[in-house]
Amino acid sequence: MNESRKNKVVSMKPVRAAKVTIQDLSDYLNLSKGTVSRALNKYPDIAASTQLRVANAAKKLGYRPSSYAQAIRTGLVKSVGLVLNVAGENAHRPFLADFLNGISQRLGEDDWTLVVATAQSDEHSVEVHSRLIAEQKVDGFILPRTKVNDPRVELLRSKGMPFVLYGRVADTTNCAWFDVSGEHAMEQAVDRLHRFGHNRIAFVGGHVDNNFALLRRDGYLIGLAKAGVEIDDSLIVEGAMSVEKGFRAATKLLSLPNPPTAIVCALDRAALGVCRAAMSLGLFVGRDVSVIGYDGIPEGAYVSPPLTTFSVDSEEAGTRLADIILQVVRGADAESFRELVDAHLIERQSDGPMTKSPKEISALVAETLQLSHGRKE
Amino acid sequence: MNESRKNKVVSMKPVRAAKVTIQDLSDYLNLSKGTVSRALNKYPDIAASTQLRVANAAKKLGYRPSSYAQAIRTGLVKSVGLVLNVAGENAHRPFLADFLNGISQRLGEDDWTLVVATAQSDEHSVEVHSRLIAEQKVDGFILPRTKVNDPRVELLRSKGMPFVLYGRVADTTNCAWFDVSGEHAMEQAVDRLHRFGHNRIAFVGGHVDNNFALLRRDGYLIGLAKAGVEIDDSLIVEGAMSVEKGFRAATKLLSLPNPPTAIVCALDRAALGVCRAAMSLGLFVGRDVSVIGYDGIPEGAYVSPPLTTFSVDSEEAGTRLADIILQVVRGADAESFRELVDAHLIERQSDGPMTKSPKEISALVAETLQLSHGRKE
DNA sequence: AATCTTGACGAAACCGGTTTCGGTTGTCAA
DNA sequence: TTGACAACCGAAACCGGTTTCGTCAAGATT
Repeated sequence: MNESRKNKVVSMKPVRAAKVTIQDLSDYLNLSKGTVSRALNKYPDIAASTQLRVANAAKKLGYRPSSYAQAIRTGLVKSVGLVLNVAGENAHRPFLADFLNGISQRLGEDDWTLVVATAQSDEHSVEVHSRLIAEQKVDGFILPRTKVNDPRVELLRSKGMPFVLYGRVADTTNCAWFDVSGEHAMEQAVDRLHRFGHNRIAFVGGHVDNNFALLRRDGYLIGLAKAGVEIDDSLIVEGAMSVEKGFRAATKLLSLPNPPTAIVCALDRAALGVCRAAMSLGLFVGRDVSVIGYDGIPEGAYVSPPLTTFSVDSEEAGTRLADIILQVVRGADAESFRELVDAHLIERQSDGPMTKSPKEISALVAETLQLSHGRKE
Repeated sequence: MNESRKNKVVSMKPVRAAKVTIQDLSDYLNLSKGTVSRALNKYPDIAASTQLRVANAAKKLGYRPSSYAQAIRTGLVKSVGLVLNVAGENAHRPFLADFLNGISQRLGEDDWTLVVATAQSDEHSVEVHSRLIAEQKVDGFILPRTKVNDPRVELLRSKGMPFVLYGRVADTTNCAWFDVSGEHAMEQAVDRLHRFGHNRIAFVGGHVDNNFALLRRDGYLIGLAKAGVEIDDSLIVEGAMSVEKGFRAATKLLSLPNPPTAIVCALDRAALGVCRAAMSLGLFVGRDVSVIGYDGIPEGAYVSPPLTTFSVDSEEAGTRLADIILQVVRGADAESFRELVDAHLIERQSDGPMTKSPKEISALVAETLQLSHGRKE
């Protein structure tokens, strides 16, 4: 009778190695499949001896429960989703592998998996999340790069789907999150520059619909306050998420009648542009003018001078986020997960003691502009 | 009677929005669920009018079949796996986001998803693949970064699991693959340098257990042959997959009694090291000595001089690979998929006409070494 | 000795789909 | 009229697990 199961349908498709099912296992053990299932799941009403026997047989036959066969009853596919918005300027690309590694490692420990999808815009991102939910491909989400008011959060809240934020949002009710304290890094940057003697410290920030941009600006402001330097709005530029935007921001800042002697950037990409702009204006970065970035992108080590920046441990972030979402999916209170860690400073050569006053910088810039202007005509 | 289904178990967990099942749909339509299923799957024995009615109702109620409920019967989870080996020196990191985007986009068109996992070594990679197969999380795999003799291929062959290679292997029986012709790029590089007047052209390659390293070396050799330049084994260094190894390789090459005037690198990372080595030996890259890389990593645009290199379209690669694996999983003959595309040259400033003979280079290097040697002691 | 527990397991329903099989119609030719 | 044959749909089995419920024997209680 058991032999009948062996006569499976022989398809034309490539021959997959026959899976060993729970039925095979229960046949082998002369137990009902219900009993085998309960034994495997450590139900208390199974004799210890039986449980052991089942466990051994399972190992011997190489039995692994089919995750989706389980899912149909338990409602858990044992996988979490991660949707990457690849639109436009995003700075997290260099760290993606580390980030994925952190997540995958942690999930793997519990035999969970990671489903990755990409989106081309915020709206598309919501669509993709919806699709994964509708097809029940995942049990929860990790949301990277949070916006201040994040449409993904609304969606997942309304669907009752567990999630954890990599970053923070305006309204964190019922949210679990993990973040790196960009604000603290910016504050440190200002402090460092101030102790280098700088008093006119500019800030080149990101788009303020990104939550991190808001926080990093706050950090800059707090840094100024603690240093006793008064805020000068003309020294604050926002929305610089690319090399080019950084270039333009710095060009504007350094052409000011009373230019900054140091520039703190919310993103390394912008910092790269800032450095270029300074150079093109005849200023030597690290001596004439100081620049500090944030992110720790690899290019930073190769530009000259190498960029002083704050580096983020993306792998750890992944690990922690995976850990948190696993707990939330399993019913833990989301609000009990709020973790903030620090980025760490990489001291390179794009900053240093103030050597030139704003006035001197202004003169240098004017001279350079004069020169290139003259050349053009 | 239908009302009984509404009284679902109310769990303590966060309330997920109630899924609309095929049962709900068939109740609504007064059809059996079998009929609804066949209508949705376009069976020929369903009246056209009924099919339309079902389709409309499905859209109206927002019905989406649960992918794993389908999988249990069809054997297809509609997802493909990608395991990234993050061990040590791997050059594909900067392109990961593009690559993933290409895959995800194409899979999404067919409502498939991508499962990503990471591995810390080749052995671990095999384990991870095994796990995904055992738990039946995927229907096929994309294998990036193929080795000449790839243990993953053996595994998947033995399990009868469909896969497609990003790259090639020694034995491609029953393999579908897509690759970028590194060999052709290397050949072009040699040709370009030869037309710049270079005759002593060195090669800094990768580990030859990577298939691409083998091929790129072949391309280099073919390029030499076509240019009528005879091969000099002392100008070939292998196993340079990192900046540091590139540095060491170039240091050795340029210290030769009869050094090269141009260096072709199989990887941009190595090329970066090569450039540094040349600089540190007192040679101006792009003028005294020419360097060409391969990969198109972003850092290449920032070093000075900017690196001439061959760039690979990772997003397209992802798209094509996804397309292929979908077809193979659906039963197409794997061997019918063999696609080779070209990398495209990005001309920057690390190469150019030969200006110094090997002898002159040797003299310059000797001078520089003398200097620094003298300084040290 | 009769009853009550309790431990340990089997039987069967169930999850949400897919697929097979058979039955009911209507049509058309014989 | 009858029989053959499509066309169309319902009923039920099935996929591989999980979970509920009932049963039965052994030991404990009275």
